[in-house]
Amino acid sequence: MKKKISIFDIAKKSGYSTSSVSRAISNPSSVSEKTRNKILTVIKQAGYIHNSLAGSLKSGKSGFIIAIIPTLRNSIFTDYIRAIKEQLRKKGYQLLIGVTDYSLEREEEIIRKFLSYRPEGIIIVGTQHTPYTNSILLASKLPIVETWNITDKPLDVVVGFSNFSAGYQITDYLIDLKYKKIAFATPEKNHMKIESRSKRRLSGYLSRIKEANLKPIIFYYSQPMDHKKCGSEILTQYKKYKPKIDCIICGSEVSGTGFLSKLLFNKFKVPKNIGVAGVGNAEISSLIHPQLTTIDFKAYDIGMIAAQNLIARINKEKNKKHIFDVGIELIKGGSTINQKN
Amino acid sequence: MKKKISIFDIAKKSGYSTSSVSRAISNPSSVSEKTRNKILTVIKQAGYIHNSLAGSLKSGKSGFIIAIIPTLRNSIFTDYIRAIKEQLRKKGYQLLIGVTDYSLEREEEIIRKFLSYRPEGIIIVGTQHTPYTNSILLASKLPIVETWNITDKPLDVVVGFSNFSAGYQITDYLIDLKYKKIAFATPEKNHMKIESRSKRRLSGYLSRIKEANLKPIIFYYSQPMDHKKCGSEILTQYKKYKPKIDCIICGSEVSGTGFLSKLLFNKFKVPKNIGVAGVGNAEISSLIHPQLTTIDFKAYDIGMIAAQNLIARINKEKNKKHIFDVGIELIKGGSTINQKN
DNA sequence: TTTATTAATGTTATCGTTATCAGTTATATA
DNA sequence: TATATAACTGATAACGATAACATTAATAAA
Repeated sequence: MKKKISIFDIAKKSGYSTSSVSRAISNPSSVSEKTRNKILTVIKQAGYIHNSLAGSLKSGKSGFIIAIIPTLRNSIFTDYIRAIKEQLRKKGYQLLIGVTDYSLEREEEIIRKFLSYRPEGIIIVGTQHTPYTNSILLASKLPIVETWNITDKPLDVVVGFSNFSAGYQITDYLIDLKYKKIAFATPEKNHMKIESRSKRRLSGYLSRIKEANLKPIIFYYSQPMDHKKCGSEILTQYKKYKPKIDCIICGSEVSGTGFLSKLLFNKFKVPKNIGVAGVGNAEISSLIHPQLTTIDFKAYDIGMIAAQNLIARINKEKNKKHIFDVGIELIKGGSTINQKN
Repeated sequence: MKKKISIFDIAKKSGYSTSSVSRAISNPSSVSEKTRNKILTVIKQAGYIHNSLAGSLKSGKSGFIIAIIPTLRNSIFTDYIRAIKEQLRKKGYQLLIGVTDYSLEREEEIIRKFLSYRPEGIIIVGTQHTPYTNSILLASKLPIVETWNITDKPLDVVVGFSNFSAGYQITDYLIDLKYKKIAFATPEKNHMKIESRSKRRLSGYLSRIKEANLKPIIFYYSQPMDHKKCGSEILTQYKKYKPKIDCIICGSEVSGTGFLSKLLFNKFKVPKNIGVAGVGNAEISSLIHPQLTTIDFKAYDIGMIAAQNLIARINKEKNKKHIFDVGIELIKGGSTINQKN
């Protein structure tokens, strides 16, 4: 069994002290060129690999950032993670990703575990946490960026958009298109984190519907993660409902594409017989023909801004702004009529 | 500034030694129930959070596993990661994810960096690496599982499927359906890692075409990551090609769904005017109407088996099997005719 | 030339755990 | 009861780096 090579061995072989070796690795400009070259050569030929665990322990800087997301099964979150990763990479941070499956208890468990890696910052989807999660987050004194939906009182910083506006705007657009019987499909109550965001979207819908003196119609689905199941559940309710519905807004990107797909496979004419809209945009929404009318959340932007902000806070750059609204964008697809008659 | 709480403080407050505290945390059954309860209570009320960096340094077990994937922009790899994460979570390992963007140089860089976290194992997509990557992987003496495409001589273990078979089988199916002019779309040469896998798929196609005495027709695309660009590029070549082509096999899931989508948006009748097939299956392939005829790679299974195997090797369970072929599955979609006339 | 200043290096203690070994107490066996 | 064995617990020395301070060499200023 070959003994592991440490900074000490490199020091001996190169004729320098461990300090110089350490410096040559983590702050190359602080040693002379000659020294640096010599040390780096020895390192290479010895096959030495730096031990970040030891380094982080002593320096108190782990270089870890933790990101908590609800699921990997949605491109919206992988876009978001991709943006975060790109920003962190530039600055040499390493991302630890936790997946909660939309469970606040799981979130708590993950955060507790991840805190043991002494991260330097936290980016988390959602603004709703268990009391214990809130307390350990606060106690950790770490820079925290909450994301996705804007709240008035973030733990520290929040980057996101208004789910209420999303619901409101899509409804507004459909009313503008002269749809009269507009239903809204939303997840059942037992999906906590989803619920909080969905509830706001629903409120936006209800608010606009009320302003227009239309009748609110609400459908529910129980499998918010599964395109096809969502689609089937909504289809069933749509077929049962009398008088006939004009247009259905699906409360998420998954349900929107799932329902649209389901309709097409069942030979419904979209948008001729029925209009479909979503709230949330994934790549898939624009590949299905007709393209889904929906609201784009700019997942990538949220991730990017969140990461940039987190890094700024780690570097103690004071920024009084705590709420970043990246806005939303209406995507006018072919899944709804496009002439205003 | 409040000083950080260490195991030492817990020892003092609870009246036990640091050893007992450490044991109560990482091997609870090794202390008496009374001791354990007392210590755990003190830990909780003091808000102490274990420092894994220090623990890992001393114990030599970091609990980290590294996974290297080409991209996050493809649900096939996020399914794979999800499977890995689920397995690792059960055993208390933590995943570090590296994204190469299909660059072997980037892969090398990531591995070097990640090795500094002293991972206990490595799961990597692909069997083709730079010489330096190969050498550090081997020198690390870590359990390594390569995945995705089967090779005869893995570094250690490989879990995947035969890309040749994938190309062969899809071609075989189309020939069976009586298609006569079957083209194959493949990425341009400048995509190294993709190329190696795509090349094998192409070989499978060529092999079966030759057996059937048909004429091979090859199309190229330059943006293998982008559904729409792939789709456009293939469409252009298809429209130009004379005599008219029967059916096009797109060499990846991205190009397959991208091209199918492009055709639909351009009012082509699929499969009436033109058949489309893919190699690789993502959720999206089954949401587009008609559904894409393609080959499913069982990404989730690959991840699961790879992780299980890695864990077994970390635990020194000897297993003589080094090559795991999870197979592939033909998905008969509506994007190709389905009567054999 | 002498002194002041800066750059480059070295020495040492320490980060917060856990492994190892030693000691103690409890339990089982003869 | 005496002894062997098992179950706990404790003291101490690492793990492998870096921060802080001390020292020396190189350069600039007087």
